Amino acid sequence: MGEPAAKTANAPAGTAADVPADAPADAPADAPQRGRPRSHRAHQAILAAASDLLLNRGLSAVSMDVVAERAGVSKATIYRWWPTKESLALEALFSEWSAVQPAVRDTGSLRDDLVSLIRPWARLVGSRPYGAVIAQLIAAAQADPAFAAEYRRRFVEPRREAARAALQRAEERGEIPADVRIEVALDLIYGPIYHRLLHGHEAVTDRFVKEAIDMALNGIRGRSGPATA
Amino acid sequence: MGEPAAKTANAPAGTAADVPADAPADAPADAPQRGRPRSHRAHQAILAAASDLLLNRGLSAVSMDVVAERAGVSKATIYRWWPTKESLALEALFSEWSAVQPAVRDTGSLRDDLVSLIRPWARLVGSRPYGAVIAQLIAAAQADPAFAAEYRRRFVEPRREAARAALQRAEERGEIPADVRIEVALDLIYGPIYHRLLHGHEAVTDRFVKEAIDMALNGIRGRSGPATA
DNA sequence: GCCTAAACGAAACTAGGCGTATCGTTTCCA
DNA sequence: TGGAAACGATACGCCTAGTTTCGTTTAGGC
Repeated sequence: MGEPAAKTANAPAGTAADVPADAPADAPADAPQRGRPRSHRAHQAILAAASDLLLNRGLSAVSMDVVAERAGVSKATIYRWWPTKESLALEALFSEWSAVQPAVRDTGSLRDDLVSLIRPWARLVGSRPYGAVIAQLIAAAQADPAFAAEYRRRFVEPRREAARAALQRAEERGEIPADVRIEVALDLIYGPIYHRLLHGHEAVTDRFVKEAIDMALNGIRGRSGPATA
Repeated sequence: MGEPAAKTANAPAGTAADVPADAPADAPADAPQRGRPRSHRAHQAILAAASDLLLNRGLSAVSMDVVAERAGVSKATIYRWWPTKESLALEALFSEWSAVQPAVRDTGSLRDDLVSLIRPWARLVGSRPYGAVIAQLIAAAQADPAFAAEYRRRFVEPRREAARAALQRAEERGEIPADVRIEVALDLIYGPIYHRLLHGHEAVTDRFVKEAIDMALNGIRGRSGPATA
């Protein structure tokens, strides 16, 4: 059990897609199954238990002992699928967020693109203590660069990518200047929301989201921007 | 020892100013000292050890056992001054940041006010792994509302207060509209920097800080803003 | 000098939790 | 049936935050 990913033919879900891998990772696709098959039931039960604990009580409540007990599995089973507690938590959070993927809508207006992209997400993260969860995952990321990269790959970059595309479309439409620093603009759009989410000095309300987006858009457009729709 | 703050006449430094309290907290100012006096040497040694560990290796390296050993004190002594490991770390970080307090300068120009306020701070937080430290403290704050409030009181609110004052001066000068949502503007100014600091997707460079401030200012001014100085 | 009080360092202790190891059982294929 | 891989149950090792105990130290008052 010393090195699950190296010893087992089936890679843990954390390194594969959301669906547990059935076929041996390094074997031909038609190779016969060797040994007992992995249990999807166990996999789902573990994720469900972890999600419940994570979102209702925070990362510190996601104790591997407690998850194992609630899921009706052994700890060794958990470690066959996920290398660390944090990667399990990351997967659990991601499965919750999958329901609200970045909506890629081309409304013809940058403001509407961004509002339709960001408001559902802001509502989601404001609906439960996601701020706390994210803070705890970000903290865990500080000690593990690979985990940090995975966190960004799953949670940060997809949202930036969608907003980046919206900004590029707006640039092509002449709605924003051609020399806008896109990456800075993305920070201006997402930064305020994350700031409130993580520091908790004020609430992330619908009103705040709209105001922050409008203010950020004013800044992105500069003085050569078109009139507000 | 069960409840240091309640049992000892001298309040721990965490609840007082930076200077250790010598006089009994609840006794008249001229009441005679009872018992052995607290050791300033121990207090400083603890803070120094904690700071060193925190800033060079992160919060997880601030083990109370290790701090005690390095400071040449017992763990019980640490707990006489600070109720938890996190509060010690918070104090350690604050003592580091004391060197760069928000510079309240009235330059007559909002942009210059903000740049002079934010650039030294951004340089400081970018100079060492403060992002990691902050992330870890924010995570700790999720489980302890009192700690979260203290964190905000010491690290977030003073900087916002200084920028708030600059914005209000600018409003009086007619440099920004009178109806600007100041708290949203503050999020627009600080949010992007914190975003990069905590998520690490991009670096917090001098150039970034200036561009982010300029872009935020454009947004704050809206279309009725005056020309850039 | 003695008494009382409070703080000290040294050391032991408790409890929780991450991650590992072991073993008998189960589920597959050849 | 044999071999392989996964399973659950259980025990284990280690680490660390926080607590407790005890003899010693440092003060003021009498």
